Amino acid sequence: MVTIKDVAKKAGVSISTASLVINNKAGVSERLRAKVLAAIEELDYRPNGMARALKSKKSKVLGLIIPDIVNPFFPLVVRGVEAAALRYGYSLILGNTDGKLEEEARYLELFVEKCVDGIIFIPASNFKKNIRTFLRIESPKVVIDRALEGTGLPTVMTDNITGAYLATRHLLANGRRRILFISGPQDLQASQDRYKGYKKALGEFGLDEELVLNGDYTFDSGKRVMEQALKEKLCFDAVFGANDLMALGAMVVLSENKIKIPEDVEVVGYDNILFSSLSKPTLTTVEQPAYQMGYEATRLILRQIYSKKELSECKLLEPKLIVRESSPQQY
Amino acid sequence: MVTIKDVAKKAGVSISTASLVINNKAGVSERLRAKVLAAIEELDYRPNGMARALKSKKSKVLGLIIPDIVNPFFPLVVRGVEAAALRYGYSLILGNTDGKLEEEARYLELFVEKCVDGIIFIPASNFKKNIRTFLRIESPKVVIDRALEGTGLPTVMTDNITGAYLATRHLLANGRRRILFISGPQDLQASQDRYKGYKKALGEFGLDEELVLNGDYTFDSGKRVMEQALKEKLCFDAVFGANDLMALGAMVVLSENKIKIPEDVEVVGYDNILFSSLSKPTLTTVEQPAYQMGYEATRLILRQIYSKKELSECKLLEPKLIVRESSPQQY
DNA sequence: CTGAAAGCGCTAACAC
DNA sequence: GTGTTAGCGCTTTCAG
Repeated sequence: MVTIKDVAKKAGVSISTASLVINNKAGVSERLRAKVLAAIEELDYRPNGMARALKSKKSKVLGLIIPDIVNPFFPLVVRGVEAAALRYGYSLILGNTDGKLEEEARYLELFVEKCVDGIIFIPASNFKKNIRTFLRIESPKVVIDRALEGTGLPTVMTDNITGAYLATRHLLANGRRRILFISGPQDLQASQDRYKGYKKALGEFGLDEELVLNGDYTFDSGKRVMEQALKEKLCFDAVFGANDLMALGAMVVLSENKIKIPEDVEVVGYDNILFSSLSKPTLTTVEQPAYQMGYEATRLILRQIYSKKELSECKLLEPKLIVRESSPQQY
Repeated sequence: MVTIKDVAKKAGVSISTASLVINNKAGVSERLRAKVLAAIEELDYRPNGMARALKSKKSKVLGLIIPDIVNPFFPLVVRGVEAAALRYGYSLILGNTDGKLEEEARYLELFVEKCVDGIIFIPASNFKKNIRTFLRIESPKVVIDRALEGTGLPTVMTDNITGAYLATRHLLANGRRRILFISGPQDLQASQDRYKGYKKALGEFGLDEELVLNGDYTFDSGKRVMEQALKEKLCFDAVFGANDLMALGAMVVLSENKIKIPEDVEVVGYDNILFSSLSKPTLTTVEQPAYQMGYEATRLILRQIYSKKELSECKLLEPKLIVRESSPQQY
């Protein structure tokens, strides 16, 4: 391994002069600078990030925890985070938890050991213990997508109540009255908010009978829930899935059972993943700007790192209804 | 920040005793061990990974470069890599390049600075400069999915020739004779192999006229290529996309133009991403065990780390044809 | 401008 | 068994 010492020796200067050149700082004569640069080139020197981090107490690494990398919504978020991070010279340790709380806890610990300069957290649930662990960590923090009530943590999210309201109102305006809501994990604020939006729209149409089944945001849970609904002979003329994956899962089961979409049952999802525009019929959905959410979250982290202040900003992005074949507009 | 020094002081022992306890090593009396453990608990001490890495020259971090996190094939690979990594106490720095060579180069450099203990690389192309940079890096290396001819690098991949051969033969056995092949980036070994498999099958059926258009593995390129094919009034009765995303893109355009699948044109993809089983019609495809590939690659890396030897093993996994509605079996 | 030297938190000889 | 100490590679005072 080539160290700064080797560079200094080769260039015939002291270590500190070499350091100044390496870090592009002023106070070195052109002559020596050139010599050092030449030595670096010749030896193919790369500064040792570990040593730098140890000394400067800045690792230039960010930690990102996501619940499910297989859900196409999250890769987009990751891409946004990464783009912003790389741009500002940070790299990313990825922690995919597959929704498991132990893994989540483990990554949180790991991030502390790895001395990440900031953590972007998309919790898999509202599990108090992990949230508490997270709060205790001193590095800058941002939460994406899931409001952690009352923590004052900087957050980037869309207005889930409005999004779900838009979706439900659309179905109601289409004349549907028995709307089955497939919820996400119940303890997530985002899930609760989408439920609230659903209820709010029902309320406006004078409906108070709700129709709710619980999923967990996976494709399989969407299928499972729909199979259950059919077996129980639930009566419904529309389905609103709390995310596209579940809505897509429900659609598959519906089709298998020769139930026509949208004639017999209209379907709406949430997220606008690529495949919601590819299914047959294409899926009406509520768009969330995933890439942008990741990007903004990272900027929020970076701002905290640079300002050395904890922010408690909440960046609320607007969801947008995208009407497609699974529930064509009738009004 | 709590350091080992604080722990030692609190426990009333020396630093080295504390270190022994922290690292779970023998040679400490039960009495002192308990004291140290108590101190750790009380102070909520976490070892500083930077310092450890600097001293031990092991960062316990792996670097992973993927070309496109939005292609659902890669999240599965990532998940496999991550599962294996976490299991053995490693974390993962993710580098998504969006197919850009500069980003690829940047991540390679970054990994060296970050002192990753190993690199798993899925190159976006056969770009020599980056490959050379990669080869120069001293850490253990593994390549996934893309054979780098003649480098002797340990590799995990499926047999792309066979996979493509299987797909093409299936279409031929179904009676199709004018099969349009939508290739991946031409300079990728994997792409070339899939092309070879396509040619091989054609050859066996005494066909030598090929029908090839170039895509870049993205959904949009699949659409673009198919639009072009239709505009040029190309005559074909089947499409074989070098990955599912492009095949799906082609299907969308086909449908838009009222061309019936599979009646008018049969379609086959490659990868078996989740959504190939959700499209209408569902997409025949060649399965690649993405998760397993990631997992195996990580194990290969880990073995190199532990054995301190460079391996040059090539783990070849078998692809499998999955026949679905877009080209139902007729033979 | 340039160089000597202290020390970041930790591990691992090496003494006792 | 336990403690002392020398670095790992780097940045950063502080003298000169």
